[in-house]
Amino acid sequence: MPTASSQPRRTRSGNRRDEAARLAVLHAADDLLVEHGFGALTVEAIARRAGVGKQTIYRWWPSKVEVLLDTLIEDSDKRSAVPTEQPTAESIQAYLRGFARFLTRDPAGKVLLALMAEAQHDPATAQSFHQRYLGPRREQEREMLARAIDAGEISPRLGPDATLDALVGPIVYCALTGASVPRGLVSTLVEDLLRPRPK
Amino acid sequence: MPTASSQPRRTRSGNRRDEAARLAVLHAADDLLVEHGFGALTVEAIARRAGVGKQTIYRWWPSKVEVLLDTLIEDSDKRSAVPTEQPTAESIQAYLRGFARFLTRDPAGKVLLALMAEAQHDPATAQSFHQRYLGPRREQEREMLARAIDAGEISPRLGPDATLDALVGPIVYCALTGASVPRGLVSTLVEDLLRPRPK
Amino acid sequence: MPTASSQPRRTRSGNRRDEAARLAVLHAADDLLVEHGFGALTVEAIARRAGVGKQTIYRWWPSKVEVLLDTLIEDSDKRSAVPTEQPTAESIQAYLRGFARFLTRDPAGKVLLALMAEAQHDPATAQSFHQRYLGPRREQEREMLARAIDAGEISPRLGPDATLDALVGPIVYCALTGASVPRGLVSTLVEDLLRPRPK
Amino acid sequence: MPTASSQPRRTRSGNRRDEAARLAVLHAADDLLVEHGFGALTVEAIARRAGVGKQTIYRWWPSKVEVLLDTLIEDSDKRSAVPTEQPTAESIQAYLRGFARFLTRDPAGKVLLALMAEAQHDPATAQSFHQRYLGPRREQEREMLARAIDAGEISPRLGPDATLDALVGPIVYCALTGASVPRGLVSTLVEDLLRPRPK
DNA sequence: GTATAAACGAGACGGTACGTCCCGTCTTTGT
DNA sequence: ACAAAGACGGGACGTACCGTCTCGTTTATAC
Repeated sequence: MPTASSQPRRTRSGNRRDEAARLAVLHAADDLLVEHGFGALTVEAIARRAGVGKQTIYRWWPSKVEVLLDTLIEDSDKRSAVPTEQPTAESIQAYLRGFARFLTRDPAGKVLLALMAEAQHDPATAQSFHQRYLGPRREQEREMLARAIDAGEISPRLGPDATLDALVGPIVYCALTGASVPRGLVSTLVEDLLRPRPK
Repeated sequence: MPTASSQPRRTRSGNRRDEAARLAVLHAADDLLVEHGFGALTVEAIARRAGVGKQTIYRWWPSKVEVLLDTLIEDSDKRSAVPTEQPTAESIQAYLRGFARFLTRDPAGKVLLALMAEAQHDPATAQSFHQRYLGPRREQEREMLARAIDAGEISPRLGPDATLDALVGPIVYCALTGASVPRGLVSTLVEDLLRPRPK
Repeated sequence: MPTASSQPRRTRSGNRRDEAARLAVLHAADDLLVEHGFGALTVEAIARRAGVGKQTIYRWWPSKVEVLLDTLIEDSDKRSAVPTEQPTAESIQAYLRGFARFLTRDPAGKVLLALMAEAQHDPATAQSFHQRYLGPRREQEREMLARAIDAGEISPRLGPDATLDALVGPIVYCALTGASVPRGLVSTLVEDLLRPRPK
Repeated sequence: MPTASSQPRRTRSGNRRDEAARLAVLHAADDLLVEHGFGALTVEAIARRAGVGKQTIYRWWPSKVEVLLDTLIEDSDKRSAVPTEQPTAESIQAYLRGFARFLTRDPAGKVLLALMAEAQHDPATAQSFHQRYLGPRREQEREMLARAIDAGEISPRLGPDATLDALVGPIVYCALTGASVPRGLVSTLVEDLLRPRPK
C-alpha cells in the first residue's frame, strides 16, 4: 500500500492533489446515495455537498460511478473481508453471514447494490465494476475455497465459480429484492453444497 | 370527382385508447432497451421511435419503467411460464433452465434485469416491480412447490421462500454479472435442495 | 332507479347550430380575456369554461381571434356607436369621448386593444381585424366627417383619413400605454384640427 | 500546416458572461422577429438560431420580451434619438418624422410595435416596457418640449404629456394599423398644436 | 315512422414550446 | 499546478395547448 500522507492537512490546495477534497467527494457521494438514493447522485450534487468544484471531480474520476467504486472498495474490505486465514466450513459460513449483513443492513452495502444495478444500465460501469470489485473479490473467494478444500474442510460438488454463485447468488438476490436473508438459508447452503454426503 | 372512399379506413384514433399507439410504444421501448441499453431509454426516444407524441406516453404510463413492466409481464408469461400442471422435480428443473435461458439469452430477459436494476435506484420502481412482477411470480412458484411437495415429488429442507431464493438467486446473480449459468448448477441445486437425502 | 328526466333540460343540440353554445363561447372568451388576460385565452380554456367541445369552436371559428372579433363587433356598436344623425362638432367630440371611455374603462374595450395587439403578431389577425372592424368603422367615421363638412360644421385642414388618425390615434395610444386620456385632449384636438381658424 | 495560433482566439466562455453569446442572442431575436414575426419568436428558436443553449438565454433574461427590449433600447437611441440640442419647432418636427420613419420603415421599429402589442397581453411585459422604454423616452421628450417652450420656440395649448400623446399617438396608430403616416399629418400637428395662434 | 345527417360533449392523437435540471467541457481567478 | 466557481452548448424532463380526428349521443328534417 502506498504512502498515505497523514497530517490533518488544513491548507486548501497547492499544486498537489488535495486529500481533503478527495475525501469530501467520497463522503458526499456516499451520503447522498444513502440519504436520497442513486437518483439524487449527480455530479453537481456531489460537488455542491462536498463544497468542491465540478472540475475537481472530473479531474480525478471519469464518472460518478468510479467515485462510488472507490468508496465501495475501501468499505468492503473493512466491513466484509474474505477470510485469509486457513478457512473452515464455519468461517466460510460466518463470512457469508457477514456479507449478508453488509448487504442488507450496512449503508455501505447500498453502494454495492447501486453499482451492480448501474452495471446493468451502462457497459462502462459493468466493465469497471467487474475489473475493480467483482473480479478481485471472486479471486479471493476462490482462494478461500481452494484452501478449505485442500485442508479437507469442504468438498463441494460443483466447480469453484458455480459453488460461489450458488452461495452468494441467493444472498445478493434477497438484498436486491429488498428481502432479508431467510433464517437457515446460509447454513443450509453451506451444509448441502459444501459438504455433500458421499454417495 | 369520383368518391372512392373504399379501403379499411385507417381508423387512427378517436375517443378511446389507440391500440396501435400502445403497441408501438411497448415495442419501441423494448427495441431501444435491447439495441442501445437503458441509458438510451428516454421517454423522448420512445416517442420518437414509436412515432407517437410524448403526451400519449404520459397519458397512459406514469413512467418509462411502467412501460417496461408492461412488456415484461406480457413476455415473461410467454417465454418462461411457471408450470401449472402437476409439477415434478424434473419439470421444476426444466423451468429453472428455461428461466436461465430467458434471463441470459432472450432479449426480453434484459427487460427483467433492467427493471431489477432500476428498482435499486428508485423506490417507486421497486414498489411497482414487486407488486406487478416479483410478487405474482413468487406466488406462482410457491404454488408450484407446494403441489410438488404434496405429490411427494420433492421435500425441500427450507421453507418455500428460502428454497426459491436459493434456486432463483444464483441464476439471477449470474445474469446480473454477465456470466452464463455454469453447467450443472441448476441440476445440483435441485438435487441438493429439493431432494435432500433422508438421514 | 327511476330516472325522472325532469328539469328544464338544456336541449343540447340537434341538426342545426346550437345558439346556446355560440353564446357560451363568446361569453367565455370575453370573460377569460377580462379576468385573466390574453395569455390565458386558449381554445382549450374557452371550451372548458363554455362547457363546450373544442371541435365546436373550430367548427364555427377559424381561430380564437375570430371569436374575439365577433364579440367586439357586437359590443362596439352597442357601446360606442358612430353618430349617424347629422353630426356636429359637438357630437363628434362626444363620440370621441365615448370612444375614449370605451377603450379605457369598458371591459369590452380590452377586446379591441387585445385584437389590435394580436394583429401586430399575426398577419392573419391583422387581415381579419382590418376587414371586419377597422375598415367598416373607418368608413362610418369618414361618412360622419363628410356630412359634418357638408353641413359646414367643421372644416378640417387635413384629409379625412389623416384627420381621423389625428383624432383617434392619441386616444388609442393612451389606452395602449395604460394611461387615461388627459383632460382637455379631445376638446383641443377637435377645436384645433376640425375648426382651424382661417388665415 | 503551420502552427499559426494567431487569430483572436475563439475564447468561447469561462467564468464570466460571454459577450459573443449575448450578441448572438440579441441578433437572433431581432432577425427572427423581422423575418418570421412574433409568433416565430420562441426561446427555442432564438437559441437554435443563435447557436446557444436555452439555459444561456434563461440565465440572463427573464423572458424573450426582455431580449427584445434590450435590442430596442440599443437601436432606438441610434436610429431615432430625441434631440438634445436646443430644439426648435423644426427640429421637433424632424424628430417626429424620423420617428415615423423608424416605426413604419425600419425593421427595428417592428420591435417597438411588437413590444407595445405584447404589453397588452402580458402585465409583466407592460411593466418592463414602461419602465425601461416608454418612461425614459417620455422623460426625454418632455425635456425637449420644456426647453423649446423656454426658448419661446413653441407654446402648446396642452400640458406636456397631452401634447406628446397628441403628437406621437397618431404616428403610432398609423404604424399599428399598417398604414403609412399621411403626408402633411406631422406638419399640421406641429403647427396646430405647438404654435396655436394667439387669440 | 323511421332513417339520415348534422352538431354536440368528450377526449385521444402527433406535435411544438415551455422553463428546469444536469451533463461534460471550458475559462477565469485565487492560493 | 490545483482548486472553487460557474458560463457554456446540449438534451431530456414532465406540462400545456395546438389543431385534427374519432366516438357515441341527440335531435330536426326528409323520406
